[in-house]
Amino acid sequence: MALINFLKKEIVSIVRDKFGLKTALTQFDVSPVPSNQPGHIGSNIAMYLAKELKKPPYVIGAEIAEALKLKEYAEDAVVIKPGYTNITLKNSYLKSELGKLFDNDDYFRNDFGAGKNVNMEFVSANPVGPLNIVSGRAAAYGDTLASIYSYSGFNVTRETYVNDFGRQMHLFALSLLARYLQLYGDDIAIPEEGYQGEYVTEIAKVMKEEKGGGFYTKMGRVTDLEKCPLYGEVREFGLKHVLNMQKSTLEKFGVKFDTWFSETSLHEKGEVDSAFKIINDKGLFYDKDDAVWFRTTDYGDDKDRVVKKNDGEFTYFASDIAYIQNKVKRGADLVINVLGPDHHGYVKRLESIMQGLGYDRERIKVIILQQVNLLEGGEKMKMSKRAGNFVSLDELLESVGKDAARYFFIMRSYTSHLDFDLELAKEASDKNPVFYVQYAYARLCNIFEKAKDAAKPEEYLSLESLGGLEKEETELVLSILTIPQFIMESAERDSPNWLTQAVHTLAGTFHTFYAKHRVVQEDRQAMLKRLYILSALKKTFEVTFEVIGITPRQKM
RNA sequence: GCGCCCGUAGCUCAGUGGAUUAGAGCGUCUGACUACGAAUCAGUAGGCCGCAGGUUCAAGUCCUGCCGGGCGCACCA
Repeated sequence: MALINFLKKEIVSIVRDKFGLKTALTQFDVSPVPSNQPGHIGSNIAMYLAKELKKPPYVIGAEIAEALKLKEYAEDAVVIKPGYTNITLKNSYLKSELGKLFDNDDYFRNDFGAGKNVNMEFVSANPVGPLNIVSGRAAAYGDTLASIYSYSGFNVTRETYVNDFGRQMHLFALSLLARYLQLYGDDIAIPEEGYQGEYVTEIAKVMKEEKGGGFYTKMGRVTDLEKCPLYGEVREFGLKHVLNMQKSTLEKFGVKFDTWFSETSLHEKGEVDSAFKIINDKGLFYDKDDAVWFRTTDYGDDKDRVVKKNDGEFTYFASDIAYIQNKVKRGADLVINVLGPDHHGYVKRLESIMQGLGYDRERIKVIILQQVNLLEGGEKMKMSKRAGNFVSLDELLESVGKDAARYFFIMRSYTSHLDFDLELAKEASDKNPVFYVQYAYARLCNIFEKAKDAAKPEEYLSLESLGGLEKEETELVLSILTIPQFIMESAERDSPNWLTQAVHTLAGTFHTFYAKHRVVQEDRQAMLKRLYILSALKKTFEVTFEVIGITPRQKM
């Protein structure tokens, strides 16, 4: 168990012994103390107990400090101002904690998720073109959150939904067909609402290449795109091609989905009908104006929603009912949807589905990412996929690289708008904080390179005692040991940025240490001690980099 | 009009179930490479935390109202 969690439990047990409280006691804080205060780790527990115990926090804090002092891991414990209980840990204890994180990743894991299965859906773009920067935010956020959940005791499935059923797919297929015919000189236009982007022609060229001349001949003379006899094959080709493009982009971005789930498959397998039956049996459907409506207002939505249009077609919302049912049937204890800002009206609808199907509302969590604004020359760009003037994720990756792009996307809170300055990103300079963190790692690796001849890993890793610790060393050790807590809190808050901040702080603590103390040096004891601490730091960087999806570079 | 999000340093943003002196990056100014990488470090300046009430021993954080900005309110996806 990691440091903070352990101390939390210790404090709870002390409180139980001393004051005999039965309440849960989970909401108090245990965290590193500000550097200008005495002690290593502090707690505000006394403030929480003050009301219930009817005693001043300072008095309660003092009693807890007395009890903490007696613990074998404590060097000292004091009470501060309003009632903080600050504990100073023994160096021997810090050393043994560091020792725990070498073998595997367990020290960085926590059991917040208690083994629950989570279906985490993100990106879910229409399969009608290359992924853009907006999907980039979703990809970086969703993938990182999935990692954080994995480290927090959840069993996570990364999933993306392929909207291959509706009108957009149809329009795209028609556009592709038109471009294809144009390559043969046919005078036929893209549908009015079709996709104008250059990439459609590119795909048409590939199709022409792969399908060969016979395909065009077989088509006959097409005057109406809708009536083309080979429409199905064109659509199929376009879909596959676009999905492959998206997959390869995501791969470059370090994102790999476990499942690409097809909307069409829900209809083909009759899952829409069976899910409908459940809702219908509960009397949640009704007919009005020749359409079928879902009474989502029963669950707090501001209006009821159509599931089947008056022309007999299902809506997108109808697929969603089957999709959520499908996810639950596949074993999801928790369904998470990461959506863009234009979907916030969807939250209540999705919750309604979950409840309408007979499950708890808490079984679904909808996370709305706020908007990404692209800035070029300080001006906001308006993007539209149909107009074809969007910036693709591929372009972004080419100009700034995976690490900077991912880091930039997740370092902001998901509730905040994100301004993406293209020129700044293209500079790839130290204005991007990812370099700060990666530089720390490269520097660290360099030390080990220098130390290679002076000391063997067997020697410093089997160190018995750290001896005395300088201020900067202590801070570095504490910064390392609290990372697991940040991983857990990132999961609790669905906030990867909580973790990037912690990593940034960790890097900063290391840089400060580095500037003040030499590692490879004559004082052998000091060197071994520092190599020991830095080994723990190296491991910590590697694990956190893995979680946030950036590359640990030995050289930059 | 209704709903979601945002308003914190010059700019871009963090800020945890209220709590130790509100933080970081960029930009400003001043210092530090003949020692493990100066993509770094040390220091400096810069804040009525949008406004007004309320709750509390304690509010950037919770409640109410207002002001400003973004986005959404389809038998589109």
